[in-house]
Amino acid sequence: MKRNATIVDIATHLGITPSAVSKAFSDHPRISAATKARVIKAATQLGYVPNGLATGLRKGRSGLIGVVVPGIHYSFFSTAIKGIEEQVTANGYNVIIVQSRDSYELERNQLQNLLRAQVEGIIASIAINTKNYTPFKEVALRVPVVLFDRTFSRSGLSQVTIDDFQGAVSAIEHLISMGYKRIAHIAGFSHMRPFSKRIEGYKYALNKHGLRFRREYIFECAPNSNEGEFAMEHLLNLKTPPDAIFAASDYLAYGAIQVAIKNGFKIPKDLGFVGFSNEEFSGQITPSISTIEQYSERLGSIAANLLIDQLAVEKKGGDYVIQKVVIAPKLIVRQSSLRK
Amino acid sequence: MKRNATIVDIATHLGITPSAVSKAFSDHPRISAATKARVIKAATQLGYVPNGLATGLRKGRSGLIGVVVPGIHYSFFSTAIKGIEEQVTANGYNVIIVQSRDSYELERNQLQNLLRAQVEGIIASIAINTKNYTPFKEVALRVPVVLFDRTFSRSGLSQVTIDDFQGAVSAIEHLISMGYKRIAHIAGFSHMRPFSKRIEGYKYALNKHGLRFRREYIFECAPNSNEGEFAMEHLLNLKTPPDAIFAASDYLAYGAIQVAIKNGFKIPKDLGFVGFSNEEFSGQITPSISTIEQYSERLGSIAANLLIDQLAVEKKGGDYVIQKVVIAPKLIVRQSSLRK
DNA sequence: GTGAAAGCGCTAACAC
DNA sequence: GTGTTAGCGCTTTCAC
Repeated sequence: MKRNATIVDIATHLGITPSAVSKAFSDHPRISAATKARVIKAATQLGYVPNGLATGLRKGRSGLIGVVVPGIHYSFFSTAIKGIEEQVTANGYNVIIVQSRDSYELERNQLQNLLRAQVEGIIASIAINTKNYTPFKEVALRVPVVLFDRTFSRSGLSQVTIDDFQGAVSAIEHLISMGYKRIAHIAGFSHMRPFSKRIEGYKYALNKHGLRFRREYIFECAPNSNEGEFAMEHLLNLKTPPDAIFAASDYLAYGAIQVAIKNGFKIPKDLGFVGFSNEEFSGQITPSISTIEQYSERLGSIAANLLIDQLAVEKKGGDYVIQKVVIAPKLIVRQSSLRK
Repeated sequence: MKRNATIVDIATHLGITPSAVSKAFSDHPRISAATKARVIKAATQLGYVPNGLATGLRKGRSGLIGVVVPGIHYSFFSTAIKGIEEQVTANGYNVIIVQSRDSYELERNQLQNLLRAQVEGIIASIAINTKNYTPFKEVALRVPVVLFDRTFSRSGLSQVTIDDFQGAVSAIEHLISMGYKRIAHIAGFSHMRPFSKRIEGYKYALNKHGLRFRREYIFECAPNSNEGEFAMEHLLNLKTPPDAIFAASDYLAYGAIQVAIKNGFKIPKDLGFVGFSNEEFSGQITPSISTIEQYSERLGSIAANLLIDQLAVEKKGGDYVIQKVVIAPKLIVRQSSLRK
């Protein structure tokens, strides 16, 4: 590999000093246009690429934003990252992405990695078993931190979430409007914020519309389709089985629907279903699944904006101001719940 | 934000010199165990995090690997990135990810960004309209480059691809074994390597089994479901319509299937379908789509390994050795083609 | 077993 | 309009 040309190479090549070259690049007002032109020319000739490490070290800023997600392959996160990346690169930063693989320990390590890389800020969605937010608080003493989607209830950190409570309420009210009366909830892990909020919304909506809340109508599990099948079998075996299901994810809904069909139920006639997240497949399968759109890309770009604003504020010596943004989800009605 | 503690802070705190501290951290043999212990202790007390920019600048290595993909939200790429990330972090690197958004210009810019960040190597899948590989060749003069999936035919760069040719052959032979005789191909863009190889495989397999190749049975288009619908309408309007379709993506297959159903065809009885990529939805919809598994995560980790090996070789002063890895895809038979 | 000193590539006062 | 100089935080050779 050939050694990279430096500012010194350009300077000697041109018979001027490194500092003049540096100033030329940053379009310093007191460098003559002629010199600037010569510098640019020499730079392309020599294949000069500025050394970001040196610039970063000298300026005290790396131009890097760190992103921590449980797994990049989940469509929700990869879409959010798309939003983050686009916003962040538009502002002259690069994004360095790490996965926690839903492990608390790995998450801590990865945060350290990011700090070592001198990221100027961190956008994160926490691991599934992370209950302790001290590592994040400690990191936040050094660089601004914005959490998204999977956040802590009261960590005192900036965050952007979708209104999971409201999403649940719309789902339930939709089911009620379709005439369903015994609505069960296949929930995710109740200790995780998005899921706990959906549970709250479920209870609230039942209560608001005078429907009885039955403890046995809530089934907590991991949000995948296998667990959805399992949950549905359980619910169908109850003395009074439900006539509609609000599932905390489309995967759960999908699994549940398969079991319902296998047991001879007609959808949406006998049993109605609403999922959550609007996964790509939800609109394509039969029956298509009613769901709640989460606007994940938007979520990512908002989180990025929050961070970038924060960075700009601090550069001007301003204070860290915690912001909590909540975005409204949208009900999408499809075959699985549309009965008339 | 509090100023980060440096090695100098630790040194003065302990009444020793920065160089001793540095050596203590790198477990230098001539530093006493006692001093090492004191340094570690002071470091945690002061909340010391090494400055990666400084280390990188001094050592001439950033510990960063750059990844360029058309879009991180495509499940194929996000899964590949998962493979890359895990392999790369296991070897002490961080990955910095950029998107080309399938634009040749943005791709060039992003490559420059990565070089500026002093990445030690680059793993990339090229943009859809990138036909000129000079930017990649130039980059490869500075840091090792490994291409995956979307590569150039003869760029002289290391690459890892799946055997698209073989994938196509298995698809066609499977359709033939199911008794289909007039097999059409809804192809992707023929200028892109994966798609061109699938076209070649299609032709080869027809020929091998004595089936006539008809020019009008190949329909080139963008690999999404809308275009799949369009292609299918076109094919059904031919004088001799096909009785089976090999689609270059599951999205194409999905669109085509919808049109076939709308036109009253029974699947797989009247028309058989095989897609490509094994997207998540392909196994979940009805009819489920036969397809070719691409092992995208494995693809990513192999690409990462190639790069890491290369890096290790060069560190020892070895030569850049181009490697081309091809991994074998796997036919997955589902309802859309399984007729008896 | 520890210290002194130089330097990675760049920037930014300040000088002239 | 350009040069001089110091230094960002760290590593590493060479002293002692």
